[in-house]
Order: sequence, then C-alpha cells, then structure tokens
Amino acid sequence: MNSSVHQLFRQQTIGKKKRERTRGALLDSAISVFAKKGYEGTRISDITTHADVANGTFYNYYQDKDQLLHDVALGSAVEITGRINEEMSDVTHAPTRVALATAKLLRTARKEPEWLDVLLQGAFIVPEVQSATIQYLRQDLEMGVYQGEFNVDIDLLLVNQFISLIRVAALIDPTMSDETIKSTCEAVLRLVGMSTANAKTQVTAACESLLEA
Amino acid sequence: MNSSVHQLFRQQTIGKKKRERTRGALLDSAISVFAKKGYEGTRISDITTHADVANGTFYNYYQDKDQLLHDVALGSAVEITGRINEEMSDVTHAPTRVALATAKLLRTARKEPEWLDVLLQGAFIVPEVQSATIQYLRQDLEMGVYQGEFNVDIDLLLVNQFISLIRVAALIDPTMSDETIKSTCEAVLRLVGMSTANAKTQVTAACESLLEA
DNA sequence: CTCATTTTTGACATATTCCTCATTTTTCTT
DNA sequence: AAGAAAAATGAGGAATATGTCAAAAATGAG
Repeated sequence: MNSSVHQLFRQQTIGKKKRERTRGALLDSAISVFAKKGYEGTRISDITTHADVANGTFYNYYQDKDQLLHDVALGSAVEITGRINEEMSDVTHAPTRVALATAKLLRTARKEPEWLDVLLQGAFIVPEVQSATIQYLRQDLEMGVYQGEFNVDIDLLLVNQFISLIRVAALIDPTMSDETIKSTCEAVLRLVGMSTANAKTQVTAACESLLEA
Repeated sequence: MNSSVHQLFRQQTIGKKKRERTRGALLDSAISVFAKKGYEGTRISDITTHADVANGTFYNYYQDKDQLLHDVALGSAVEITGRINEEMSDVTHAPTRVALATAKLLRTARKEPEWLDVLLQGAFIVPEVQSATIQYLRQDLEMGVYQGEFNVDIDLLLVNQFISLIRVAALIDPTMSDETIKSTCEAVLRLVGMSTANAKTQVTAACESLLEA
C-alpha cells in the first residue's frame, strides 16, 4: 500500500516526531482515497489500509471522517491558494490575475488531480475551506471592478459560480488539457462581464508563458 | 410516513395496476429521500419506509439504488425539460428562450425543490439524464449563435458550465429568491458571450411576466 | 543502553445495511 | 364470490463498518 506519489502533508513533517509523521501519512492517504472514492464512499479502513497503519490507529488522531476531511481539505486549500497567490505577487492587472490564477489552479489539477478534487469536495462541505478560497478571489474581483475591467455585482453567488466553473472543468476533463484550461479561463472572464473577444485576448496573453511551454 | 406533497410519478399511475402504483410510490419517495440525504447517503430502507412498504418490496422492482436513481432522475428530467420547452414553443428569440428557460427551471425549484435537486444529482451521474437535458439546451445555444446574439463555442464543456450555474443557484439559495433567479439568468447570458448590460435587459424583459407576478 | 512514555496493534463486541425467500395478503378476472 | 395469479411481507443470515481497549512494540530523552 501507500503507493501515492504525492506528499503534500508528509513533506512538512520530516524530522518531526512520530506523531506528526503518522498524521501526515493519514492526511496524504485521505487525499488519495477521497479523490478516488468520494467522501461519502470512503471507509475509515480504506484510509488506514492505504496509509499502512492498523485500523485502530485512525482513532488516535481523529474521531471521525468529518474531522479528517476538514483538515485535509483546508490544508489543501491553504497550500494551493497560498502558493498561487505568492507566484502572482507582482501582477496588478485584475483580468490577468484572474486568468492566471484560474490557469495555475487548473494546471495544478493536471499534476496533482487529487489535491484539487479534495479541495473542491471540501469547498461545498467545510465552511472554512470556502472562506479560505474565497478570500483571495474576492479581492481580485473587486480589484477588477475598480479597474473598470469587470462589470458585475460581486456577491456570494458570483464567487460560487466561479468555483463551480473550476469544478466542471475537473469533472469533464480529468486530464485537464490546455484546451480545457483556456476555455475555462475565458468562461470565467465572461462570467465577470468581459466580452468574448476581450476575454480571449486576456487569456492568450496571460497563459502565453504558462501553457504550451 | 409518505408525507411528501409532490406526486410526480404517482399521478401518472392512477387507474393503472397495483404494480405501477407501487412503483410510482417508490419513485416519489426516492425523490424526497435523495433530495434530503443525497444519493450516497440514502439507504434502501429510507426509501421503503418513506413509501410505506416493506423492505423486501423494493427488490420486487429494482436490483439496487443505481437503477432507481436512473429512473427517478431521468423521469424528473424529461418531465421538467419537456414541460418548459412546451411552454416556450412560440418563443423564437434565442436569448429570450435561454433566459426564460433558466428562470422557469429555477422557479420550478421554488415550488418543487426536490425535483431539481434529483435532476441535478442525476445529471452528473446518469448519462441519459445529461443527454436529455442537453438536447434542448444545445438547440437554443446554437440558435443564439446563428442569430448573432451569442458569441461562444458550443461544446460539452459549455453546456456543463451552464448546468453547474443552475446547480449553484439551488445550492446557495434553496429558497430560490427572485434575486437569485435573475442573477443566475444574467450570469448564464454572460457565459454565452452577451455583455452585462445586454444580459440585464434581456432578463428583465423575459422575466417581466414570470417573476414578481 | 535503559526504561518510562508514546504510539501502534488487531481481535472483538456492537451496529448497520443488504438481500433472500417461504409465507401471507391482496388483486382482479371470470 | 371463488380462486389462481400477482404482490407484499418481514424475519433472519451474510456482509460490511465502526469504535474500543488491553497488550505489544517503538520511540527517544537522559
């Protein structure tokens, strides 16, 4: 078992005490299993088997699946959004930021499909995940309105529409082709009130370095 | 038990033989329970209890939950989309059609929240539901492009983006306020390439008779 | 290396759900 | 109303999951 390639949590625990390392193993395994079987379809024993620990070990760390999903989804959300936001610290043009963030997020999904999957599952179940994700997004949207590029009311509905477009991309095309990424970026910009032509231009510009490279 | 108000399937079976009436009861109960607990979270016994039949009765009609979801979601999809499409038979302006269809669909959700919920659950699980739903939608979208009103490539991704906007509305605002309906209709029109202002105008016109009436 | 402390283990008791089928009850035709 | 066919019943065996805990093993500080 324990055949996962990713190491989102365990990487953060090398050198730490055993307790933290086992917790990391559980969290990483949870990502894989949740992504594969879905939250509801996942049994505790699936996770412990995947993590190469005994059944009872789970209960040394969590009381139930809910708590585990909370940690796993939130951790994934913080990691991904934080990383992307950092990479864009020098970009100040809102449409570019939104297009780039979307493309980067979907590109992450290509390398680590499980991360995004779990993040999205959590986004509609764990309130904190929603908050963590929304935080950055809302800023960029408001910036875009201020810059006169976006033309739309920013509210909870819009932000969730945004997230659901990301989700559809992951659902329809798990391989996450460049084609799908571009289409989704353009759709997102149209959603916030840019014209089709304008959206296309922005996406081409923003993704130039990112895709087909 | 059997406290549901709706009668989507049983209404079609009055006068029919017992077999069809019981099947109708199971289908109607499945709608209620799937909507309340979600597909994965639903137990066979939840449905039989709600339908006021014995546990074993279920197996006289279906082999498993999957088959039941298939029938229930497809029936709901055919009923809802067929009805809406009929009501719009005289509308030939694509943006009006799309705005109206969206508004009507969401209005259905206000009266019969469970129908739409099950339809949407099925749309991402049962292929036939997806086909049944997409069929009408794709026609209207292509008409809009032909009429020069929409400006976007029509593909599977777009159609699913459309559906997911509907889904978000139902998720964020289960009461389905007029506000939510309008915002969603506008978002849908922006998604297919209309300007914010243009979308707003179309929605206002199309929904004039439908909402606040 | 030692040994108190921490962590893991996995068998087991409990709980839940599934599904079958011999029997009973209902339906409905004549 | 009689009676054969259709449908419903629900107890119970099989399968699966959960959560506990006393005992065993691993850890790591001194």
